[in-house]
This record gives sequence, C-alpha cells and structure tokens, in this order.
Amino acid sequence: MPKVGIRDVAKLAEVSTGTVSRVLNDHPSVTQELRARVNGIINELGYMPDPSARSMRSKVSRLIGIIIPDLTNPFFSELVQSAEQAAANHGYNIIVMTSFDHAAKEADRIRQLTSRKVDGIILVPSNDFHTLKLPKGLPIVVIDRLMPGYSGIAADHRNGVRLGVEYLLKLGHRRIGFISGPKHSVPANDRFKGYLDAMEQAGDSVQNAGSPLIAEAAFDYESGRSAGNYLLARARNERPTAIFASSDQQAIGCMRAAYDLGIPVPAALSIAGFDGIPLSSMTIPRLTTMKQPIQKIAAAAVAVLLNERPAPSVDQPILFACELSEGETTAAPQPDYDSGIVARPPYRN
Amino acid sequence: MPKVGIRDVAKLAEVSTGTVSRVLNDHPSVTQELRARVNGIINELGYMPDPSARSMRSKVSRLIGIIIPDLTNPFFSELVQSAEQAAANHGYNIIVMTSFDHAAKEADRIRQLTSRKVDGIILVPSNDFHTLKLPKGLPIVVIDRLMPGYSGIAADHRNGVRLGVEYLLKLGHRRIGFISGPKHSVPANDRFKGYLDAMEQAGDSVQNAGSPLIAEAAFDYESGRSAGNYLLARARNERPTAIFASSDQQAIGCMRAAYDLGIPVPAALSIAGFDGIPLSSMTIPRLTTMKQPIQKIAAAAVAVLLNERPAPSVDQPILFACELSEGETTAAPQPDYDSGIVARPPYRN
DNA sequence: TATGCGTGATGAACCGTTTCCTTGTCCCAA
DNA sequence: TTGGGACAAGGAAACGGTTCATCACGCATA
Repeated sequence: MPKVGIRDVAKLAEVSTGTVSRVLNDHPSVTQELRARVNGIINELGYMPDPSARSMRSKVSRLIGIIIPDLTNPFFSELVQSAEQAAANHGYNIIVMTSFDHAAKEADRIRQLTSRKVDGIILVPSNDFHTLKLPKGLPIVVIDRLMPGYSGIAADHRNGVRLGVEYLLKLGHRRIGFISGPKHSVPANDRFKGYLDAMEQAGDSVQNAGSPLIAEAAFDYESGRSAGNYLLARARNERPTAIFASSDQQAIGCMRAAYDLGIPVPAALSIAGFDGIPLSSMTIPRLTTMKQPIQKIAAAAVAVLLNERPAPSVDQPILFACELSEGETTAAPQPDYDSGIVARPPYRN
Repeated sequence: MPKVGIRDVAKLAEVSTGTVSRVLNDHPSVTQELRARVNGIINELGYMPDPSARSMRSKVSRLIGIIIPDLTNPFFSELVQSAEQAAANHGYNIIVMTSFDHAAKEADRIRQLTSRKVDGIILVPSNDFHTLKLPKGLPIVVIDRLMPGYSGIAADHRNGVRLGVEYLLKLGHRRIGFISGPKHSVPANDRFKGYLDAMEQAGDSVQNAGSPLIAEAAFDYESGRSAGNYLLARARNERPTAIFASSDQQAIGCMRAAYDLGIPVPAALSIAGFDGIPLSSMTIPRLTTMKQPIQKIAAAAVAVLLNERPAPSVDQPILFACELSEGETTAAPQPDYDSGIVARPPYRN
C-alpha cells in the first residue's frame, strides 16, 4: 500500500499538483466546484500532506516551541496546556522544553527550536540573569517573567497584588505582612510594588501600624514557611494580622508556619496567596488567592505568534487583570482574639 | 545574511555535499581527517541542518509525540517532563498533546502526530473504552494505563498497593478501608487486586475484621473526599483504622473528610495514598504514599521507541516497582483512642 | 477586428537534505 | 604485471510538497 501523495490526488482529480496545493492552502484563485472536487478526492484517499515537504519549501512548520523553567510547577503546566489548546485551534502543535531555570540550558533549547524551524517561541525566561541571543526573524514572546527589551505578555502582577492587599485592607487589616519573591525576579518586584501601592495609598493609619513587615523568599513552599515563621515570630501586638504572599506555594507554606505556631487561620491571621493554582482550592482551609488569567495569557501569546494580534511593543507588554478568588483563609481581624489560649482553627468549610 | 546550507559547507571544505551529509550522520565511510575538516567548517559556519529537509528524505523526524489525558494532573506533568528529558538526551524533541480523556480527541491527536511523521508515540490512553486505530509502522507505547493488545510500560500497581497495604498491616491495622479508582480503569483494577492480595494473604484476623470497607471513586480530590466520608461515617468499632487510597488526590480528599469529621490523623486513622505526587509532601501532615517510578517509566518508554530497548511483548508489559514514601499520616492504631473527645491532630512534623 | 486584461489552471523549477550509483585509488593476491 | 576487491568520495536523483512564470480563455474596450 504505497503512500498517497499529492500527485495521486492530482491524477484522480484530473488537475495539476499546483491546483491541489492551492486547494490545500485555501488559495483564492480556484473555483468552488474544482475545490469541491479536489477535496472530495482528498477525503476519499485519506490524503495527508507531508509537513516536512511543505515546510521545506514554504518555511512554515506549524510548530510552536514553548520553553518553561519547570513543568511540574502547576502554574506552568497549566500554561502549557492552555497554549497547546490555543495552538491546536489553529492547526499548530507545540514542542515543550524545560530550562530548569538555567540560562545555559535555555539558550540551548532556543537553539534547538531555531534549527527545528519553529514558527515562534513562547518563553518563560529562566531567573538567571541573562540576555537572549536569538536569530532575528524568529518571533518570540516572553511570558509571565517579562524581560526588558522583549515584547511580553503577563498577568498584571502589580495591580493584582494591589487589589489583593486592598481586599485585606477592606476587611479591616492594618498590619499586613508581605512575603515577596526573589529580589532579582521581575514579577516578584512588580508584586512587591503592588503591595507598596496599596499600603501607601491607604495612608497614615497603615503606615504607622508598625515597622515594615516584609520577608523576601523564593517562590516555593519551604521558603514561604520560613518567611512565615519570621513574620509571625513576634509579640502579638506587633505581629501582622494578615499576610499576603507572592505565590500560592509560599502562602501554603505560611499556613503551615501559622499552624505550627498555633495561630489559627483565619481567626487570628488572614493569609492570601497569588497565582490561583489548583492546589489552592485543596488546602484546609481553602486559600484566598489572586488568580492569574493563565488561559488568556497563553491564548494571547499564541495569537501574537500567529499574527492574529499585533505583537506588544517592547516597552509596553500586554497585561491581563487578575481575579480575586475568595477562600477561607481570610476574614476580618478579631480584636478580641486575645484570650491567650491557642485555639485550633475549626476545620469546617 | 543568506542561510548557510550544506552546499556552503561542502564548498568551503572542498568536498561533495554527500560527504558532508555522511559526516553529519556519522557514516563510517569517511576518513578521520576529512571528518575533522568538515566538522571544523561546520562549527565555523554555525551550520545547522534543516530538519524538514532531513526528515523528508530520511523519514526520520527526531520527534516523539506524547498524548496524555490532562497536563494539569501532576502525575502526568512529571511524566511529560521526564520524557522530555530522556528524549533530549537522544537529540529528540517532544510534541505534547492532551486528550482530556476523550477517545475521539485522542484519535484525532494520533492522526495529527501520524501526519507529522513522528518517530513514535507515547500514549496514556483515555479512560473511554475504545480501541486504537493507527497505521502500522508507527511505534507506539502505552504508558500507565495499560491496554490489552498493546505493548505497555507502567508501574507495578498491583504489587505496589499490596506492599502499601502490607505496610499498614504491619503497623497493626486490621480494618483497612480501600478507596478504589473508577471501575472501568485498568490500573484502578490492578490496584484493587493489590489490596485484595494483601488482605487475603493476611488471613483470618483480617477477613473477620468486618464487612468489606471499599468505596469506588474517581481519582480526584473531591471523589476521595466523599469516599472518605462514606467509609468513616459509621460506628467507631466498625470504622476502618486505616484507609488506603488509590491516588494521592483521593487520599488528600480523604484527609479532608477525616478532619471534617473530627477524626485525627494519624492518631485515630491512618491514611496512605498512591502516586507520590509532589503535593503529597506538602500536606499537613505529610502524606504516606507509594511513589511511582515516573522517571523510569518515561525513560523506558523513550528507550523503547528509539530501539534502545526491546519493546515489551503485547501480553507482558514492563513493570517497575513502586517505593514506599513514609509520611506522617500513618501510625500504629491506638486501641486506647476511645476517649470520646474529638481531639484535633497535632500539627507538628 | 484587434488589443488588452483579469482569471483560473498548468507544468516545471525549487526547497535542502539523504542516498544510491558510480568512479577513482590503493592494495594485495594471482 | 595485472585483475579484482575494498573503500573513500563524488554527482545526481529523489523526497513531496509550494510557488512562479506562463498560458489559454473569455470579455470588455478601442
């Protein structure tokens, strides 16, 4: 059973291969009837054009590369899944690669994708400081961790955190602690700025509520836990009544720290996170968090690469708003929570 | 700056394109010195062969397709990441696709990958009952959810669960409940058999320990929770003292159910899961679980597709042993836990 | 009637490799 | 000395599409 090629189709349809090709590519200059006939034959034969041959001549591979630091991070795996979806809707496929937050590996991945002749690259850059070296003509869009000098798409971290902190303020909190991300990370800084925005705007009552309650930490669970320990290990009247963490994993680590210290959540401490990973709705109690619009980001990235949407200019990234997901870890501060007993939080919904 | 092609290399090295090609493909019939010279030129020019052209002629794409039901499932995302690693080590790249546990989508993905001329497919079949329709000549290896009739690779679920349940038995438990997976799922059945194996082998003392404590559920968190509620909603002397869940997510849901019922873990109830997802080590307390050897599975799958390892025969899959990861959710049963008070579990490590 | 033009289709060139067939060389055995 | 075999390298065909230059045709215009 020899492979069926474009020539077979052409022969059966009694047209030239060129015509079949134009049918395949929706080229306008082919009459409706002819198009129908050719398509009929194509289905009948079950013909599928060979992508290698196509791309060799046309320089279009219908392949998009995506490079992320770590696929086991739920944020990124959801990102990849969304991108795959969006790409599939356009007849494109996705090649995934992980950089493990290693600049050298990342550069290597980019090289591989380049030689694969992908039509574009979606990149979540590694946290190592570095610049991207890539051949011009290869569209690249930087996601989530924006880099100065490259057109990017991300959630509006700054505004998102601001909204989250404002939510805590609205609940009545004044001493609001903040667990920031690693200093050198761009989104970490943006989130921190969002915290400052909210706190500064809230004015005197807050500014005087105590010395800055800020802890720097990596984005992971364990770091969040020790940051939480740090913030909470002080006298009750100096201790924050709420903590906003820069990631859900940090927030969950912080919850653990609170439990270990016997501080009930949310009775004596409100905790909110950032990201909206699936895990955040599985904790006990459910975490309040700012959800990132992952699907929107992924879809926009694909749209940009496919020229369905203008690429964002280098100095003005596309930002999508975050959305507050109210869980059970936040509540109004209880001024009378001073009974001295270390009560356990109720484990009900 | 025109693209550098094989001809440019050939010209500069003063050899024929054929020779360059043979250098590229490690063909033996080219002298050391010539090989060195050509490689020199290749590096100098930064030449990278065009994969489309290569694959068109040679029928080898150095691409592997992987189809999984859902990338946000941490088990699968780790699987994909491991596969990507293994493939990268061999100069191969991975195209990911998600089937959303939908047989029709899955078939479509397979068709896409086929037309992409991937060199092989790694498939976690959807749970819909179905048979695979695929062109012969395309190597496919079924992972995790084995299907009769296809050569597969998986963890030894049955034995793994048996070991896990034996661990609970060894701790002294007799009334051991089991949350099974969906009935129609092959691995779910294997796991259930493992439970039966252990219980039957344990003999009289266990068989008489009460009526079967078995709940069927989907693999997810919410299902585990309601299954847990079902198993635990009975008089204390009929209630299981330990529960083995078929997935970590179920186990975590079950933990939630126990908390809601005021049953301390592990003081009054031991819980163990299956899979070893990262989340399992983040729960409070940390979950005891049977860890699946995901990397081994992924690496073996890639090795099979690349002919570095013989494909498993259709009726004898390759199985890898699971490994017990002792967490804090399991302990010896406390016969004196009958104080009547509903104590909260200590939240310490 | 002759000319020009737009349209739909043709056929061949072309994309950048791999691979097959051929040729030239060298060495060894007859 | 020469025929033959092994081996290295060259040259061109082949892979399966896309695209470009071209052409035939019908119709409006001069």
